[in-house]
Amino acid sequence: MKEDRDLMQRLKPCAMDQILMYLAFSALKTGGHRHGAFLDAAATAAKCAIYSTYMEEEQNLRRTGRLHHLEPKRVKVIVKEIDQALAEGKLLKMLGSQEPEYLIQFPYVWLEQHPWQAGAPRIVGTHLTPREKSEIERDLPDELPPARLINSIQLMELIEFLHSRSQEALPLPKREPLSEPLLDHIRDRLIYSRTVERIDISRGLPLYVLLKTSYSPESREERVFSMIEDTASYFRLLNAWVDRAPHTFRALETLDVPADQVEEALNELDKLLRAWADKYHCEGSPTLLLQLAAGLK
Amino acid sequence: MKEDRDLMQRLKPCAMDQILMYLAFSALKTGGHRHGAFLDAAATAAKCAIYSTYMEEEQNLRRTGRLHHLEPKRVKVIVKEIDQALAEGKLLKMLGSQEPEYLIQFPYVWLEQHPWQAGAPRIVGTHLTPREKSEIERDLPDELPPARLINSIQLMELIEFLHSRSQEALPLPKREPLSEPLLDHIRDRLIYSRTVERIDISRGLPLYVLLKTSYSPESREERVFSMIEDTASYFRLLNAWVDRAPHTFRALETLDVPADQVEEALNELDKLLRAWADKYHCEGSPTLLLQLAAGLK
DNA sequence: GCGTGGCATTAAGCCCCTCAA
DNA sequence: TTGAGGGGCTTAATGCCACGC
Repeated sequence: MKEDRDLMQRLKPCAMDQILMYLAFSALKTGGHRHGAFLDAAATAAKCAIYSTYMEEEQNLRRTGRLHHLEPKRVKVIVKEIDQALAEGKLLKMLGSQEPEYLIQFPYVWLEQHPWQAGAPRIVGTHLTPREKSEIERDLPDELPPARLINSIQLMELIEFLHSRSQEALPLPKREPLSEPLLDHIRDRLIYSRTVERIDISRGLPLYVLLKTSYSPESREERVFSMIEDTASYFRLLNAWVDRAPHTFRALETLDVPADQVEEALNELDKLLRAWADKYHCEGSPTLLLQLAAGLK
Repeated sequence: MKEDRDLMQRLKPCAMDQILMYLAFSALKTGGHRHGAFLDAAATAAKCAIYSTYMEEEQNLRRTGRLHHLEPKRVKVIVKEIDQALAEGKLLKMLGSQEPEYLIQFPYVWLEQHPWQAGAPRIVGTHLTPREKSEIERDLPDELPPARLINSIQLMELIEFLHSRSQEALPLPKREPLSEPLLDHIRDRLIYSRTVERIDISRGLPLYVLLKTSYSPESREERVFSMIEDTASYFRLLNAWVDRAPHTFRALETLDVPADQVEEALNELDKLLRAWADKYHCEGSPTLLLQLAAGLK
């Protein structure tokens, strides 16, 4: 996190580049999206802009190409792609959610395929001695989800299962096999996010434990989630404000506040907002959305 | 604009994809950045995320590659690139500003190279008859910047000049010649943004007029500028809030307000904010930044 | 485990050209 | 001027393998 902010400060990116960087950090580092997935998503967003220009410019391939500096041929392919997405529901290469599906779904599939009942052994079907098993069980963290331990082959099978399931949505020609680098990537991501943990044993395949019932439900992750949702929503509000849509409002205040009064000021602001909202709230009327963020400059 | 919102509604992108789309619309359609420039900027943002992971993961190429699903070789190239940017100030491929430099600077160069003094003819050095010239001058819009009209060759030379000047910052191997498609792109962008206008004449080269003293100073464009700046800043504030930085605050309120009271409510909110800011403002203390946006859901 | 090297495929960002409607 | 073809070069995303540490 600190690394990220340092990097941003040193590179001095402009506002758009900053937004891109925050997005990249969230998608790649926090969310665990593949590098290629992020590039694809950015390319798809650009395609939407091109498609939109094409429609506004009387469906003129050459002119659209000139306005955005790409080949008319390419514009045509892009327009076709978006058209198919709109008409036939073909999937565009977007991120689709905060985290990749195969990571989100992973704990559920494990819980389903390798369930564990209280009292039963967590480790089954290995060549370990009972003594070794109980030693491992003893060293397990507390409060584990009700799932058995699995070995590295079973882990691979789980990932393979999820991968093929996530590929089902794609048309046959676009499906990609689960390559070894991709498998390693997913495994490492699961470990990195502390969704699973590896237990190396002296001989034979390493074992894996499921640590959490869902991918990344830490409190920090929840805030990251809110950050992205809020920013998208804020972007949308400002977009309406740019077009002078009725009932939109934008404010930006900078004020110097003594350090020992900041908390007090923010608390009061919170109360003011609530009182204001209470005063005007009237169930069933059109819904007004208000977003606010404050912090030291 | 409407086209854009329609498209977003129909594709139902997730929050991250939404942010990318708003960015793409702003960069490509409003700002006039090249398609390739946007892709490069997104790739650069991803590179920063990868670099940051590499530093956090004890400079392990293989592990960084696995965490983000790219080849260690590629990680190495990326790390080197960012390192050079940090150490030697080498330029990364970023957007760099709301609009491309060559568009922003265009009016200034025109004004400098083809200045016009009140009373003098706007059109010089063509083979037009005095009568034709005065007819054209008569039809010109009012309130033009003090610049002479130029023909298409002179326009091309201006663009060439700007292009080569913008390439000076790049190291020799990376410089790209001004291709014809690129020239056409820049010309079309200038016309599209109503910075210049073409005047076709019956025989000979078409003429061009400079319409504005600067690229895109319309009020709408100013709001777009604020939108991007605000969003980047909001993103930063929330980023601090995610890490529970002291003195950060985030609020999100939804309330139902009767349509005929919305304006009143927003006005009151505005006053509340100002009063609150006045109350706590104390010159010379640390600066607190507060951002707020509101609108119908 | 790691870094490094080679080699292959495919897509796509760029450029240039021609011809018919 | 536009759409529809043709051709080209180059980068880079993604994969595989192999060597030496």
